[in-house]
Amino acid sequence: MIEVQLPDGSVPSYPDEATALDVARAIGPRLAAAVVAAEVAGQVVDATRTLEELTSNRPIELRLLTERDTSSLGVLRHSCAHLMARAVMRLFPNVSLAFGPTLGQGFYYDFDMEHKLSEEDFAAIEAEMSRLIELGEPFERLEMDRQQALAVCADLNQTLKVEHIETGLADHATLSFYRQGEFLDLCRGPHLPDARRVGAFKLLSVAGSYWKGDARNRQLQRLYGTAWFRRADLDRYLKQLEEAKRRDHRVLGRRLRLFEIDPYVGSGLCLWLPKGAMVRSLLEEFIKAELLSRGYQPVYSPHIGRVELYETSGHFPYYRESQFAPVFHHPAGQLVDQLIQRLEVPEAGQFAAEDERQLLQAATVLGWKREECGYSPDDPPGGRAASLRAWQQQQERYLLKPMNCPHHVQMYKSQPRSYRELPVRLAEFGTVYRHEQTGELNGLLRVRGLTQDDAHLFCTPEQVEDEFQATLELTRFVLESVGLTDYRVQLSLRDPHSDKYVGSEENWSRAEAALRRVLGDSGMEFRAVEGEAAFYGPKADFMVRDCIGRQWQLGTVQLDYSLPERFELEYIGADNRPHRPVMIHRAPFGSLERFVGMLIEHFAGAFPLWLAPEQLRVLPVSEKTEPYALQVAARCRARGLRVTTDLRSAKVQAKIRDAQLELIPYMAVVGPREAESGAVSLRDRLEGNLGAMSLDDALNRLTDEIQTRAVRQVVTSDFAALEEDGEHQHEY
RNA sequence: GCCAGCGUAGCUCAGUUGGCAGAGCAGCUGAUUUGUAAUCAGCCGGUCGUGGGUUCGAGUCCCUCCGCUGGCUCCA
Repeated sequence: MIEVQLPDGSVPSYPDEATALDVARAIGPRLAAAVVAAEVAGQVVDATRTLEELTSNRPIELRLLTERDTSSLGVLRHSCAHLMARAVMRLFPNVSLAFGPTLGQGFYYDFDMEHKLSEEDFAAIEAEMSRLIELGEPFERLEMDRQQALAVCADLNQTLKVEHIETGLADHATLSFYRQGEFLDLCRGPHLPDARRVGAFKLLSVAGSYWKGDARNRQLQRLYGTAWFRRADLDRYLKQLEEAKRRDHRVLGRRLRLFEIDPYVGSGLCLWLPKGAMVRSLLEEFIKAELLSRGYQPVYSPHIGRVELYETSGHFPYYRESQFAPVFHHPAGQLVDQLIQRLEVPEAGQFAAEDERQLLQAATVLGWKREECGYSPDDPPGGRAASLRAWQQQQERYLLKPMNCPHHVQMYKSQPRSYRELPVRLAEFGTVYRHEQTGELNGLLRVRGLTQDDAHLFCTPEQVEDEFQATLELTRFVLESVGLTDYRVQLSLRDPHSDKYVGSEENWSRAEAALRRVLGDSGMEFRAVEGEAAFYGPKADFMVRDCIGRQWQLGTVQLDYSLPERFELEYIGADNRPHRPVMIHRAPFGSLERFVGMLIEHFAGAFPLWLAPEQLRVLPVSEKTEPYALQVAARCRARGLRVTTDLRSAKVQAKIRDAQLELIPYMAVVGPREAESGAVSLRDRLEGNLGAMSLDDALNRLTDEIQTRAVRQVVTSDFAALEEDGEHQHEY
């Protein structure tokens, strides 16, 4: 007999081979029918496994998981992923299975197969899955040693699984499989007792993915789906997806005339139309006032800089792929640059001597002169590259700036610095350009020209923690001012197994410890993630939840001991000797493009009054009241309101409808009655008609709302509570 | 950059087996003078993303490029 400790404190005994399901049956048939999985000693496991094998703890701590436990959803979804894979294998030939983990709200499975999946296949796959659910076969767990496992996978022609066992699971002595009818899959589990427990599911989309997430590997097809215990939950989730779609900033941005991304101008290049520009400039003014009150000094720098600047900073070589190509003043500059790159990485382009000769000839036509350069065809490739590089460095080469920091660094260096003036805080809404991959561009959220709310703090090592702390506070204040109260921080640390980082081990450890300490003291929720740091230092990334529970990564604070080294920054300390300052890069809202894009979705286009591009629209009932409407508008404008008039010869109903659809916060309906008494009939977009009031009362109401930066229009979704972090649970 | 899907009027979308390119909204003009979510009529508006091919004939079928969407990869 084994003793089992239940959450209510009781410790009943069961036969040695008892499973969680047996325990449930002993308690009652209703519970047995409701059990989805079990938690044994803190681990979620199949309800059908023998408890005695699962832990050496005695008594065995057991919690029976039902639909009400959140971890049950993960089990359900993973089982549903198996059903989907099984259905796909029944419908299409030669399917190789890759991975099929769960996601925050659903699951996916990656397949390598000949048939190109499209949404047209969904109905058939879903129908097959429904049949499998109807069958209600159990998920049966099998364990075998490596040799058996490899033989089984090879036998099933599951080459990707074989590869995974050989590489990814090299240190596993035994492996588990789950069988359901003819379907057998290498899988860690756990799974539902049987397929009938899948209450509701839906396939959502199909997309490409790479085997093991590596772009050099073969491309797989990924099917996404979601699953729930109850139909009503699925419907609620689908409604949530609809809601997110309704808020799409690209759609709203067009409809509300906020911004335009015109392919003729260039993909990823945003045109801020007057209304969007108004929102942006209001935010900029607001942030700028905060910065000034916190000791920042505004600066401006140009949009391009010499390549040498970014060679020194390290950005140019490190991010060459994602920058716009350098601008060469010399006509042959581009050619010589190509030549250097091919000489330095000859295997990349199968570079033949004849190619080199022709390129040089072309460069000569364009004005390059061998005698200016010391180039000799008899030198080894490295030597030839070096002499060409020496020539190149005498030319003017510019880069569209990918970062603001080198400019700010040169500002710091433009005069000798004393410890007394530190910290120096240089702030700029700096526009930078990055050649993001085409597939990555997305409305305002991912663009090629973006304006960071950037600043660089130059401080003594002792000041780092205070400055970081102050940045956290600034971010907190501004986020809350726009109604974003749900946020946390991701502490991004280096990957200890990678060599892509610059700077000393000691500096990294110091920087990581400092960030961790301040975050710990701040009381803010934070999570440390390895491998997410910038190449020059650790960072704290701000993650914000919007009103429907979606998480957005906005700004960042980064510690940097590296650039001060590279640029040999100094300040004179109290000891009258030079010291090296520490730099903090910070853009707490990231880019204005992304921030405004997120705000559009958060507010569903209905900005709070203080940010609304058009705050009030005056609607005369007929042309007879036009003069009074203009008078009202003029007085509002004099009080600083952003106001327009709708003088069309339309019925007031039509004018109201249009203003409502344009999400104008307030309307002032004026007719002969109002004109006579100097009143307006105020209409609130949310509340409807507020009735007639004096113009002064209306103005006071609006200016109060503006001054308090009231946020009235955010809908809070009851769904947000259900949302989990989309963290991958990688089942094998 | 990769995989898949898509590209028809300013916007949202119809367009049959290849056979005269359409609707609603917006815009313009006129009528109407309106009281809290759409007044009526007329008009304008298209190299069917681009270039090529198949065909007597291509919005429709094939190829190329460009762009967009969903993912993947990347993200200073």
